[in-house]
Amino acid sequence: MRKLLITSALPYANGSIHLGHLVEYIQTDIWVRFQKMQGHQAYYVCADDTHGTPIMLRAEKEGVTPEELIKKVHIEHSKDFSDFFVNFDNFYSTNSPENLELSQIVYKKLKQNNKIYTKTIEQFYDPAKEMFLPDRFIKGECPKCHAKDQYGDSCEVCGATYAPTELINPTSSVSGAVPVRKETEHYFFKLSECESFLADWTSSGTLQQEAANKMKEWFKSGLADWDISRDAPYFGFEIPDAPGKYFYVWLDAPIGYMASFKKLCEDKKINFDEFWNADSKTELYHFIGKDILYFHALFWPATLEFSGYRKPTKIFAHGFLTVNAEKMSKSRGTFITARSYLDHIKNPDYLRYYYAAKLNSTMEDIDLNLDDFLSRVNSDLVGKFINIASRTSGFIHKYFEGKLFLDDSRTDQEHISVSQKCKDIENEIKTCFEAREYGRAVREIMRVADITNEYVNTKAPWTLTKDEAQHKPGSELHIICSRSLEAFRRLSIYLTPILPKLTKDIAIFFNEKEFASFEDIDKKDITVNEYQHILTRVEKKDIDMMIESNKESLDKHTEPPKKAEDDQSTISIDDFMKIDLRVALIKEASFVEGADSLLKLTLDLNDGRLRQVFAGIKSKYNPDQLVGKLTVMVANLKPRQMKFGLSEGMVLAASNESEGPFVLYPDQGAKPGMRIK
RNA sequence: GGUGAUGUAGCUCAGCUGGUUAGAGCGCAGGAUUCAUAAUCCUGAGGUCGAGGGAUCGUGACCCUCCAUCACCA
Repeated sequence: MRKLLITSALPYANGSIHLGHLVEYIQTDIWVRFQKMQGHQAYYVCADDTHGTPIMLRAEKEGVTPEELIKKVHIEHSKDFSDFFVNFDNFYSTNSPENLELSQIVYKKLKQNNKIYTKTIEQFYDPAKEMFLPDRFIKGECPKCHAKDQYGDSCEVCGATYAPTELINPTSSVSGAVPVRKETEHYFFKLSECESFLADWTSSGTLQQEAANKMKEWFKSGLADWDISRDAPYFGFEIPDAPGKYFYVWLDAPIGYMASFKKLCEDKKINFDEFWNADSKTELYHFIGKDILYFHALFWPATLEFSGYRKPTKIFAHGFLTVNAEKMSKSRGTFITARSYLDHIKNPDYLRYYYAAKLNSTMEDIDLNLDDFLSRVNSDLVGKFINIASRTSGFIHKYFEGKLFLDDSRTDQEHISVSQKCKDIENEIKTCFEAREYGRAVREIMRVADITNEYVNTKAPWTLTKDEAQHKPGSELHIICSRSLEAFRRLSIYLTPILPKLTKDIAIFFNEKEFASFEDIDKKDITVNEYQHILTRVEKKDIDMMIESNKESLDKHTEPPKKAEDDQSTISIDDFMKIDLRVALIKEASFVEGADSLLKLTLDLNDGRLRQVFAGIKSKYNPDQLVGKLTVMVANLKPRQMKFGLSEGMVLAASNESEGPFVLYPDQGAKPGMRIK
């Protein structure tokens, strides 16, 4: 039996959990559930990351103490996770006595090993607020491109990176005061001395290949020592024997993994040292986003090595989530919180399934395409998977008192082969889960679900029911339905790490409490209850409403103007002028064979050539009402290859959810080719 | 700007260390079927595998250049 300790990155206690976070928690949770089902001793711990300047300032703004703020957020986060069936053994907080103690122990060991020194540095200081300012809290004019209102570390307009001291006309975004430069003593960790250790460690199979490559890049530029202290006022842990100095949040955050586990050990009487001593034989895995690789693959193993603890067995980095192929955006309504998903879509297993179907072991980004989500969940899960139970269990219940007939000695090979195909993929499925190739596992499972549906179709059990002889146990009818339900049960067990809620309901349908392990997968004595729908389809309107309500929430509690770069509710005149709108004459219009909603239009802009455009207006217009009319088109839209041909632009039409489309016609006097501005 | 990735059918993605006519699911078209929440099954149409060079007997897969997209930059 393996002993594993598994973590997901600590969510910052400054905001809500959103669908991007959930990629990681769902990915990790699936892996942990899989390990537990295999009978290994696996613990999954996490915690809120509670320290740092942003938390301190936000608490102040809300008129509460930081402790009150993080307590409130902790309740919210805990609920979000448990509602998504992310099953932590302990979800703790970095602001805990265990973490304080461990942080101090780690720090003292590093000091004993001569890895800590102090140095006086110069930093920006807010004289009004009487605090040193992190780079993100200083704004000013970019020294390279002179864009206004840029952060202290980099320019979002030209992409330049620089020191905050290079900013022109810097101001503090905390108080608005002009920051002054001030000397202060800081504590540093000698990361530069850890280079050879880290070069070995990162290239010894602890990281994915892509991540190891990334590390080499950092080694090339040389490792700089790491500033681990911050000045008061700061919400965090005070450094021992250094009044007014606090641990930088990234020092105590990963130690929070240990602390959360320590608390679990106290509650469950687990041997903490067995997992954390330098010579530990247990396994330690961190699931993280690729953005925090630097902290987990460099700082963290180095701090562990030089404070006498074990290092991670492996670090699993994943990519980011995009929604409809774009970065999540509040203005587009795709910045979707966990809570908003639950309010509208309700069933978390849909998202778990979709993510699993797309996840692999690389650091590639994954895209939540909402149309794809809808069709994939509905056709895979409802159409083919659940359908197996829905179409055959009625017979079993009606004629055979719910009992399956699985006697191999009395059954033809032809029937047994369906069971066999399910069994054949078991090892591969397990290999895929272990290797975090969930997408491949899902494909295999669905392939066998297809085979099962084919089997039922070919055998057509419903044609047998008229024959009384078929109502006896062991009949052809009985065998067909039993074999397909056995397959269904087996596939359900494979899917359990991914779909805990759904498969629990399925277990109950099979008169079992849950599918807790792979051990009873070969069960022969199987009975079913009367089938009731255990899964409903995702509705397009629920997705639309989720998007819509996320847009609204932006309008309601308008964020401070510093979020302006996120907010695309206004555009400049230049942005508008990029769109070349023209009056166009509809020369020809025709139906498109095979298309439900499209009409093919030939448009004349009086520029010596004709353009072909496909417009989704068939529901409201006949070709002959359009020919000869003037309308408005986007003339510089990138041509798009559609199934029916090339579309070289777009015709404008108005619509809402229930009405439309209504094509736009210009007023009298407008001529083909005129620019609209 | 630097670095890392990605670019395969309308959409979402497989294609292992290069080897016969490039695959799946969804969608679409035609048919079958009615046990099942119109679900399922069969058949079919759809791709000069981002572009251009090169190495190879041979490449979607290797090398170079370019283009596009994305991410990261402590």
